[in-house]
Amino acid sequence: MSSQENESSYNPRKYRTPDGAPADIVIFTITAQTKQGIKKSLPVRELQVLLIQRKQWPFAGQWALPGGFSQETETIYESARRELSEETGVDDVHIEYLNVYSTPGRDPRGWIISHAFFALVNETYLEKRHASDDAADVRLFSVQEALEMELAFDHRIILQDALMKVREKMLTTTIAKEFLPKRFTMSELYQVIQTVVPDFEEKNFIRKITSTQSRKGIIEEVKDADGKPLMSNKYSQRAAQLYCFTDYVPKLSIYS
Amino acid sequence: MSSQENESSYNPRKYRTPDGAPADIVIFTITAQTKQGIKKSLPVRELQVLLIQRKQWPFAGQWALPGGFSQETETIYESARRELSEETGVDDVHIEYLNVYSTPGRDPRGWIISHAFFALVNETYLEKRHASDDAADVRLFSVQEALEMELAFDHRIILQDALMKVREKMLTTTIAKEFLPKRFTMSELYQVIQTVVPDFEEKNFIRKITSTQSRKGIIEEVKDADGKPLMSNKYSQRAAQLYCFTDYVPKLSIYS
DNA sequence: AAAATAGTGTCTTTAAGACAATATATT
DNA sequence: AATATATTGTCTTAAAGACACTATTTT
Repeated sequence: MSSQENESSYNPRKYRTPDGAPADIVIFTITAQTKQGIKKSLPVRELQVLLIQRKQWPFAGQWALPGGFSQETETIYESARRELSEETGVDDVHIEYLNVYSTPGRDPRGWIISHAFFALVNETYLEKRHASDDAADVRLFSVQEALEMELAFDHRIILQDALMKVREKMLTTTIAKEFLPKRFTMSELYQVIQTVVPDFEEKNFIRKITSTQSRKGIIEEVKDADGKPLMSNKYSQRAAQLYCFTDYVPKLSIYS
Repeated sequence: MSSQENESSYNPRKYRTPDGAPADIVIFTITAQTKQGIKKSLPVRELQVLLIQRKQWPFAGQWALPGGFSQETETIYESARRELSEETGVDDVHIEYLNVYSTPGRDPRGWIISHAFFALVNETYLEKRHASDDAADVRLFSVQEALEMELAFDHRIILQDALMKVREKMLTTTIAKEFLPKRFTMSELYQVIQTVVPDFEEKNFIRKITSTQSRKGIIEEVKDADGKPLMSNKYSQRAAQLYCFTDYVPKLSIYS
């Protein structure tokens, strides 16, 4: 730019400008499949991701992350929320910015800089959507399966990055709550963590969470109006204590 | 977009497209000021940020984060590295993506989506730059001071976000090494952490780091060729053991 | 000797880790 | 009664936390 520029002389057309700034959303959910035969047992859980099948050039017919171009009147974050709502009917869920993808040539339509988000959605939200969606072009895939597919654009890279991020956040924050009902048992929480982070294993898990001073406050026992503990025997013969997350934000440090 | 589109019919000019996608960089450094009078003593350290004074519309005369428009032939990350190198002469430093800033109206030049990065730079890198730079439009400010200034665009918000992020990373990763020389004493490390995170305080700091199983491996004692411990009496009458970071990446979890 | 930073000894409390044992309701 | 999950008991070892004490070299 020349140093003579001012408001009236400034002309953005002098420079090559991007051809678009879309938001793409990696929507994770955890499905729970109850075992056949046995009535009371822990379900098999699987981490899944929502993909759409593209109808248009480029990558027509291929599976891709849902998303779309952002508009001048909204932030990228608002675009992501709007696209998520438009394409899947899902609102009011935890959605977080992931990264920007700007490798030259990543989109054959031109210079298109994509902003990726990830969303964690309780399975129940997506069930509604599936019922109302008669098109065959929106589907849940297991993450493992999706990573082996030829996804459109650089969406496999985005998915890999999102998976890494969610794994990290699962262990360092309380986002597990986004996959869980308000009230849950310890084995549900444990399973959710393991579904996202397969090699997670903690001996004496319940004890550490409930009786360790420094971790106390992350979750608490649910009690009824009379102060009696609320239990659930959804998964087990012996009823298990129900817990819920508090709004305490744990702070981690490698130095303490 | 109509569903008849294909490679030959696709025309990005049909849609309103962004007017630019710059990268802005928050360059942090820690300065060390040795106390007058006393020869051997711990210096006073301060977290500082590099700002430039704008010459052109918009925000002419105001201080801003260094940065500039990204080009079609590079990733945003490469733009950030290039701008950092061009504007400050600093290469080969730790630089990390922070966030995207896209609030409508944030830039009077049009629809301009900015990508913020932060860099952690050892003071010695910037001294070179200051010597070679005779213009009065590049300067270090203490972060506290900078946050009280009227910065151009939404740069105060960006600076606030960057500070939060660096504070978090200071405690959860080994980025302290970016501010330190290869070999450092425990009090230097402790001071660097405290400079970034003012309320950091750990009793028995050395002990926890060096004799706790789970934290062993983050740093190690420096020894000479004969295996004798290397010491420094730069800051103290009694020489202190020198340490260095290993390449061990600590993993944190709220559940273990 | 005083100053300034570095580092150790020791004791108490808290938490981690292992693993056997008991509890409870269902099939 | 066998089953499946939930929870407690108990013992050992590791780490946190407090705080007084010793060490080293310059001023």
